[in-house]
Amino acid sequence: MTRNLTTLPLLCKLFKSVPPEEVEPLIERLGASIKTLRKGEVLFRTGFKADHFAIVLSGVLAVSRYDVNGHRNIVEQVDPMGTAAVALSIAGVERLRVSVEAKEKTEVLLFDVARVLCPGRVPDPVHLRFLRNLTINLAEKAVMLGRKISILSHRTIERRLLTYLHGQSIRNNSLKFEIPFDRQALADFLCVERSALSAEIGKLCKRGVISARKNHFELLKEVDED
Amino acid sequence: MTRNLTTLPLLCKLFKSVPPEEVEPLIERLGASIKTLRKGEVLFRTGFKADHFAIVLSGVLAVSRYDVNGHRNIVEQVDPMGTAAVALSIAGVERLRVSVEAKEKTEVLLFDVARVLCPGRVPDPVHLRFLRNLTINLAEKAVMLGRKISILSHRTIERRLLTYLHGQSIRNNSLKFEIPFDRQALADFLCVERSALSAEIGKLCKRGVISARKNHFELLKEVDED
DNA sequence: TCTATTCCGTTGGAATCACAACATAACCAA
DNA sequence: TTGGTTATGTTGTGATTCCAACGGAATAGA
Repeated sequence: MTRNLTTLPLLCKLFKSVPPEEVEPLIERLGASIKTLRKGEVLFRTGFKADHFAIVLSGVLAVSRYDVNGHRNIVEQVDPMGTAAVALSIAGVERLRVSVEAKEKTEVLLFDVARVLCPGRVPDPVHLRFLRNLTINLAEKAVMLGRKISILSHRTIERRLLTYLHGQSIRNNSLKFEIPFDRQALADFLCVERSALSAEIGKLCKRGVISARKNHFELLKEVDED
Repeated sequence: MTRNLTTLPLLCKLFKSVPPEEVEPLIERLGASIKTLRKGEVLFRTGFKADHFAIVLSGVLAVSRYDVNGHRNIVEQVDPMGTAAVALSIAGVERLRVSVEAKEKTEVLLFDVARVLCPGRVPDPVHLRFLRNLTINLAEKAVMLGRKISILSHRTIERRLLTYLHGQSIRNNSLKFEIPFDRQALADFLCVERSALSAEIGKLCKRGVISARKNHFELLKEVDED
């Protein structure tokens, strides 16, 4: 193994609290392997099963979905230290509806799900720590996805936006907060048009419901319409 | 403990493959407790933290979300052997945005997350089996939520419907299949109006894209528009 | 300063949807 | 059969959104 992996505990949530000197032995025991993908190379293919999951060490993975017409649509981008196909591989999905491929030359660390979950054996404490991190990671992902659904289940831009802002307000424990998106990214997240979003933000400001300057938002009054 | 819990392995996915005679000892060791909720009683309250999760033994739980206006909106209903707040408690969400309450008199089995995850100790094999089930359960949930998002991220009823049907077709490995929804439930799932959905189904039939009779659907041609 | 670029807001027309109201069909029970 | 209930399809209108095109503001680089 040519790469220094002892920094993983600091950078990758799955290795949190794993002693640096235990990283390589753990990886060894799990039979994980480093694979280098050429640009455009497919790691997990639509229609097949993923019995591994990946941690990106360098480069970028793109998670794409093929719609009814067979057209590709990038769902998610996985940067270094991010993970790919964790839920899909653990859930044992038989026929993937997404494909995972390298946007550029990419190094990944591949884990065999069967060995990670190690059915039938009692894992050592370090392995156990890894498993716990995995579980917590999945729980956090489920919570995030649930929140996104609660936004997308609203039909108007106004409601989606207010639901999102309300959530951010709770998260920051304040009526004033900044969001991690510019307008285009926010529109993408809410699954609406950027221009229509801008227009809606303008209306809400004019009505005195919110105040918005660039990334900075403020909730001005409890919405009482409806 | 007055209740017979030895049937749990057959009925509840979290206890799958746990030997029936090991159920009660495991529950004992985890310090899980049975709680009976009166109708309307709140189990997990919006704004607070859930450091337990629940398995419903009898009765029904309602997971509700309070929108920007404070109005309640039922997100999910948990029937017997279903679980509530698994992801939320494991993710350690500090301020819940949903509340969980009993729709009728309800018995739940409550698990303390800290003791289930048992940080710092190596669990016994039965406990380990339980943890694995928990992890797989979370992974399956994340996959389901991801699929729902892929549907809701489409903006038209037609696209949402076709995406859903396409997924069902893959799941059943056939162009002919039945769906587990009536029209109203399908509309709720797709987050659209029932009547508009009916109209759209009609159009797709007329255009020869699909065939639909009650629950039975068939994909007739690869959609090539766009 | 000048220019190019990116980000953001605005506008108008076309497409789509929500909503309500009604029509039809299927089903069940009295 | 009759009546009631539920599931589903149809229609029309108003509201909302998409989409494309444009203009202005802010920013960065030469």
